[in-house]
Amino acid sequence: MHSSELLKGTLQTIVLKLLADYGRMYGYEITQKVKELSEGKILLTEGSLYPTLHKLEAEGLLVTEKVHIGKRVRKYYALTSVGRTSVSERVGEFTEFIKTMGFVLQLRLN
Amino acid sequence: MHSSELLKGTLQTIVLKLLADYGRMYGYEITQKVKELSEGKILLTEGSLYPTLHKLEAEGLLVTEKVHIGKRVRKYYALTSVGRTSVSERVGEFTEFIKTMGFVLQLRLN
DNA sequence: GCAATTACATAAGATACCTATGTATAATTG
DNA sequence: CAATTATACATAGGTATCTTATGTAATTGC
Repeated sequence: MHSSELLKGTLQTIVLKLLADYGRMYGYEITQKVKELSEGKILLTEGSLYPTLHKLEAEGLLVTEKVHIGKRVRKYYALTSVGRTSVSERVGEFTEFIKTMGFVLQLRLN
Repeated sequence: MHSSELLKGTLQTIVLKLLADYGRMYGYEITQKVKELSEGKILLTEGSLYPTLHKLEAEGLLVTEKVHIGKRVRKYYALTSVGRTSVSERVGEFTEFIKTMGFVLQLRLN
């Protein structure tokens, strides 16, 4: 399990990139996909994920679609065109950041 | 200039690693070294650096030594043995984190 | 039928930054 | 030589983002 402090500022990027890679997803599905891809090292909590989804939607990066599964309502999220544009920005920003950190910490990244 | 949000959780690691690599340093010197190594992309603010140094000292990872330069007092920080141990832990943790993020974001890190 | 899982949501608290402010000496430049 | 910039420390207050805790409810597996 990673120190959650490091995760700060990366959650939005993770969500946006997953939606770019896998198309529309719902909240719980995102937590499971992140857990799978990170081999259990990143466990998103509902208390951080749902507010983040709501925020990205309010900012116009995501749109929702409610789907009825039996008696339950599932909320799917998908990228808007604005959202699609910002994915590469965010991912690029993060890539630059770890490159810079590589210099500062003198890491051999391979 | 990097989004400061990404920096969160890395400041202690940066400070500890610099002290491991360059021996004793004082606060202002650390800001300049980080600026240099990051090619101006990471600019530490005093409001974050000094409290961080004080905290690491309080936790026993750093020790201080006051040096008089003319009429000014310069405060040098150096790693304790506990501090030295935690450097590799922190750096290892960060390295693991970016590896994991590489999987999640499907980055080609090279 | 009971527990675990799926699935959403939000309020309250912790943490780690940044901005702003304050003090003061030293160096540079016009 | 006066004014600006750089050096050098420090802290209070504000903000953002996360975690923990709590709540509700349907579905699945044993």
